[in-house]
Amino acid sequence: MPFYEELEDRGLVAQSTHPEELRRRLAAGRVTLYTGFDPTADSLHVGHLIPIMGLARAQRAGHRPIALMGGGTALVGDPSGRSEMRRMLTPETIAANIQGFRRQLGGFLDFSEGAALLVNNGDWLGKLNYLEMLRDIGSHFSVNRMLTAECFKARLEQGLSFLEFNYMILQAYDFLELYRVHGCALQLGGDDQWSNMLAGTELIRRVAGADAFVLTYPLLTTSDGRKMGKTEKGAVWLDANKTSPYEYYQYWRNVPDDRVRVCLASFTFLLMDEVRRLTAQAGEELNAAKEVLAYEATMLLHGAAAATAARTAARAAFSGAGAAATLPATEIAAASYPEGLSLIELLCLSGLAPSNREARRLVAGGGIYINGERVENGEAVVSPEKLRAGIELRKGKKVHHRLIAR
RNA sequence: GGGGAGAUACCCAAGCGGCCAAAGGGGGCAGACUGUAAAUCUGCUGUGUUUUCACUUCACAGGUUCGAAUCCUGUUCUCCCCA
Repeated sequence: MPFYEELEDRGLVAQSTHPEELRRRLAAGRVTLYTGFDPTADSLHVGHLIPIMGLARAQRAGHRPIALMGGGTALVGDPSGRSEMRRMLTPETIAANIQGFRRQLGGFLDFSEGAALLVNNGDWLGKLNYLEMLRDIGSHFSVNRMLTAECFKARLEQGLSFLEFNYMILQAYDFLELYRVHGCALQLGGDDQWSNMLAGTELIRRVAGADAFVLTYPLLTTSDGRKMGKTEKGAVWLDANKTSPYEYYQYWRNVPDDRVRVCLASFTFLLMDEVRRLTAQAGEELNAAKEVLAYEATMLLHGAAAATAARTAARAAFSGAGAAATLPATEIAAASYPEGLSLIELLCLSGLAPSNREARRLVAGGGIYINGERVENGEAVVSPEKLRAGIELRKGKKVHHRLIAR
């Protein structure tokens, strides 16, 4: 199925420019297309997954994807994190982040022999000369028109710095640069980027006299309208050291019923017929579909072995079959605790509670179990013998953790 | 450049000398109910192994006071109006 049709079938098209012509172009032959990523953290997270999968789908459909690293824009701060202070990252940090991104993207995209490209806008934005920029690019932008853009409307009431105002222009310039150097004709991105992306097509039309296209993905939200990809621990990372394969599996295993279909469509390569079949059932039957979602998503990121292990561990943990050796585990040195450890200490050591106080709160609330039995007294001491044998700690219904002394 | 308003915990937002670790809402966590779902109800939600006690916190640095999130001075930042 051609790329555009596939995205449509999966419900991944929020808006696009000249849909019919774009559809034709994408069906007619190889198109070079891109999505930008801001290297503001040392790992990508679940929120990046739709665009990443989008590039991967494009490549599978025979197109050439470009992953644009916003190394230049990250240097001056990220305006989208509006509530927090704009972080100004050091060049070293940004370079390291880009390396991390490249590694992670390599699992989804084939970068060999120019089948996909990874570029950094720092390479060209850093060389720009202000006066030339004003003359060649700035003259093509109407401030009046920019101000009518949806993305600035809210900011006009909250306050908008010149820097933030310029993001649209920088992003448009990126598109133009990619068009000139790589013949890139399509930008993909989240629907919140629509106006910024449109600015790029207009700039290309004015400067190069050519048509370029943009296509946006719908913003995925939870059923109550919040952004997906967050848990109590914050973002769900693609880096296995930040979010373990088991946690990653569980994240997908636990998506709300009404998101299962859209998640399968967005985050797996399963054919839509299969997705529709899996989600035809309602109620408890959907659990099977959630398992498929969790397995597929984990496999794509961490490989089949890790996905199988996560599934096995999860099934064991939730069937009450006792502590599976595959659960997330903490090892402690037996010699350091000759007296044993109190439950409170165990919770902190295992990371189930961030502080003693929080550990007490959980125990007081009846949410802590050792080997499946609720423990009411946080001061209860677990003997060194038991620790050596290994215990299964559980927080609430879903968070299982194994702790063993060596 | 001039004038005005403001900065409170994860977010929004009350408080304007003691009864403030700080109302309310959201979010989050836990309990009940369930299907590892949703909705609903309940509890908790700065830190501390002295837990009707102690310590740290209301932009930052000082000051007044027996006592400050609240008053004063300076600094930084944000917004609004005028130029």
